[in-house]
Amino acid sequence: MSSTPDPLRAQITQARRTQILDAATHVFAENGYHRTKIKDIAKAAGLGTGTIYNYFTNKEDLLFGLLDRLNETEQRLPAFEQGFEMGDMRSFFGTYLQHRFSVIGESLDLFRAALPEILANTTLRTRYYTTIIEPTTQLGEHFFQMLIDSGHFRTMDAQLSVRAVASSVMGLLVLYLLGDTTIAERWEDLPDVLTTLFFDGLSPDEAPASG
Amino acid sequence: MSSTPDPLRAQITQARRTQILDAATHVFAENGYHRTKIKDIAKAAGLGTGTIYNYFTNKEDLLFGLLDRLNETEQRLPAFEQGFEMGDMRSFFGTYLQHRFSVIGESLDLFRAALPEILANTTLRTRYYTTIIEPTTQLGEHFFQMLIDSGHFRTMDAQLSVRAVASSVMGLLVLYLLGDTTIAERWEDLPDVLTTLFFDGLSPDEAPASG
Amino acid sequence: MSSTPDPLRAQITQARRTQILDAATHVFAENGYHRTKIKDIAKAAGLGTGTIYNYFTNKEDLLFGLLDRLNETEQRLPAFEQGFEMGDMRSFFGTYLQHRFSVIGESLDLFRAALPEILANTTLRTRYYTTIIEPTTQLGEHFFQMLIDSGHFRTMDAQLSVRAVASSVMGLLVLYLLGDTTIAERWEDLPDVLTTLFFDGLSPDEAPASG
Amino acid sequence: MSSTPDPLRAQITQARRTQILDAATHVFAENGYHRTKIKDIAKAAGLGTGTIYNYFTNKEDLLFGLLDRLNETEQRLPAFEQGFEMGDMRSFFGTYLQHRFSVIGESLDLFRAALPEILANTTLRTRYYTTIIEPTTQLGEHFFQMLIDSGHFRTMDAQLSVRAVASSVMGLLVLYLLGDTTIAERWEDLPDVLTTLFFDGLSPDEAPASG
DNA sequence: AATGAATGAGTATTCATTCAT
DNA sequence: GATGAATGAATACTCATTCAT
Repeated sequence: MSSTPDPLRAQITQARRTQILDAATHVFAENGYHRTKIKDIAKAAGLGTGTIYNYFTNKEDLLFGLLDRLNETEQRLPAFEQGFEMGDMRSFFGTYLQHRFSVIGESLDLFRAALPEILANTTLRTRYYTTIIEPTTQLGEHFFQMLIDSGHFRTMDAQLSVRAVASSVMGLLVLYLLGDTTIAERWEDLPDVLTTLFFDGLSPDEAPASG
Repeated sequence: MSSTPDPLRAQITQARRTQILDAATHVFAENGYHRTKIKDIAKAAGLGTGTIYNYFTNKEDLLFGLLDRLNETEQRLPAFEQGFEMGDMRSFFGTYLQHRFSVIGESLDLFRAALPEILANTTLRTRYYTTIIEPTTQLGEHFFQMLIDSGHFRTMDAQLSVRAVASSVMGLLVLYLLGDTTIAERWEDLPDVLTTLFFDGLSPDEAPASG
Repeated sequence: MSSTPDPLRAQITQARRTQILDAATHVFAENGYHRTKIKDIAKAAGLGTGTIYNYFTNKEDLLFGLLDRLNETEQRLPAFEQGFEMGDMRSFFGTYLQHRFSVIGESLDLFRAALPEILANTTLRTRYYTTIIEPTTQLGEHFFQMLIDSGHFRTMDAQLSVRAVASSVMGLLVLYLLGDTTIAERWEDLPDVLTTLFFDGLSPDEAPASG
Repeated sequence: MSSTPDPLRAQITQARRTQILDAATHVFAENGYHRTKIKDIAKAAGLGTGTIYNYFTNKEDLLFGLLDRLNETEQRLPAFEQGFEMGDMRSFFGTYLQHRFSVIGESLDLFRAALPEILANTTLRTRYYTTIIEPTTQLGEHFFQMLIDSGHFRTMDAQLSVRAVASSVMGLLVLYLLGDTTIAERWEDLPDVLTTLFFDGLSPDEAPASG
């Protein structure tokens, strides 16, 4: 009967999925994955229980849906290459971090909902690592190596250094999620703090890195 | 009947608790908290199901037991004051990180088992933050402030800086748990990398990062 | 609005019912009543889910529809009286069985679909027994009694004998449905075998079974 | 710890299984397999819901348990060979049928519970056919062939004849289950009726089979 | 203290049925 | 009439916890 691709129908379906994922993000973030019942999500989405299953195979599939959103979020990151052309690494680094902290800040609920399960669930963990962490890390490695080779960065282990820098962001997110109020209140100050730390170092100016 | 303190009995009890926590750590790390059944833990401990309940009130109490172990682990950290007397901040920092990475490395199973639930469970999270994160952070703050005031560290925001530094460790742990093989294979190289980053910075010496 | 009888409309409706029952017979026979979803039947009929409900009140009503078909099938049986006039009981019996086996053979899917539920569902069972089994059995009883009284059949218990004969057919059907391949492959030979058994007996002619 | 085979424990387990199967037979026979909830069976057995699952993997496994009982029941059948030695086929046949009808009569609830599902469920059907019907049929075939070869039975198709005879029993059981009150009330008269039919035939004595 | 059989509250998932389009 | 998205009642099954032995 309906052999038309029917873009309208597809759009409605997509809207429902979004509606459900919004509700799920909220409820998962509030109570955690396991304490959340499908009924809760349905109620939060203003839908019947069964309707959820018209759009997601099962509860775990909902989590995958959240992961995909994290993925999309990360896609919005600016390419590293832009920075390379800028020449001024310090200010690029600062801008880049500002962007990242801003994006992460918007998705805190998403992280609070998904991260515990990502850590606990092997399938989810592998998927998250492969689709998000690994590509980003590799991109970062190349970028660091490029900067080292071109003399913009000091000679160092690119693989580990890029992970250390990335980890400081991840770690601050985790500390936030663990309930650190200082980090929560001063989230937008952190990019500058990190920039200072990584470019100026802990030591005062008469020491190595000059101001 | 016997109201005697009976230190032997207490020791046996403690040994059983340790035996059970060892098993729990292993099985939780393997399958995650929720996928693990009390029966699994009992089997891994070579005990009957009911016996677990003679030593732990319920499943969640087992998690608290794991937390207490993390706590004990952290207690073994060297006092910051020692470093202050050393004078050479860079080498103290390196030594301190080496110790921390070593301790964390030994407790990876413990973290893998407990962290997801710490993030997901409000009670656990609060307890972990209050008993471990917060005291350590405050100690670190004081230490940083002391170093700043004494001119050993540059003038900066002690509260945020100490969190940034601590976060880089926490973040590397999380990246490890997420499955990053590079970090796993070169775990013992990380203290040096972090020390270099935080003391020498990203920029090369002859071309100091301009302000 | 339109209170006209409208025979055309009625005919279309009847056609749709038939179309749906055909699909239902097939799918029920394939997967059994409970494993079959209305959606499956709709798909098999090339219709939408909701459409089924325009022609049948509910899923059970579909089964009743199948029963009615069995009923119609049985109505096509030749009247017993014809045989009585024939005089030759043996050949009438053979012809009658041939007809029955042929009719049953055509409706195997129908039986496979309906019989399990007829046995399991009291309402269905009563209806099947009352509308099909009982009338047929009573007709058979009268016929047997008539033949006994007229000396065509030996003196025997008509009630039980007619049930025994009818049961052999029913039993062969059940054995077929249970998966007996011999019966399946040689279905059309069975009328003769039964005729021989019931008229010539198991014992050889020259050595009649002694009482 | 307990490396003993522990026959007592095994006996208790077996008793519980029997207790549950008794309850299941009853409740399934009453309401049919699908309308019966595990809770119903548990209640009928005087146990908790979960206890059922300590003895049977799932609801279907309970049905298999019932099948095994049918199997055991059938095992109690006397060997055909005994009859062969008796010489008098007619009386052996009568005795054999009496035994079968008696055994079946005792297990009517079992059949009422299991037969609909055996017919509807492919796995169950195959298992029932392979373990019960097929071996019995083959044994019967050999026996019939033996009797034919030895002149005790007339020359006929052993494969089909034995199925026809067996079917008459199966068919009477089905007719019983369908609600035929005559068969129910006169169940114990049926062996004689069948014996007369199969040995003396329908026709009066001046016809083929002599009395 | 140790055990493991018994328990039943708790929940993800299914699917017959409805009804707005 | 036809449709299929939405619905929510219904239920098999799990597993933390208890307790008699």
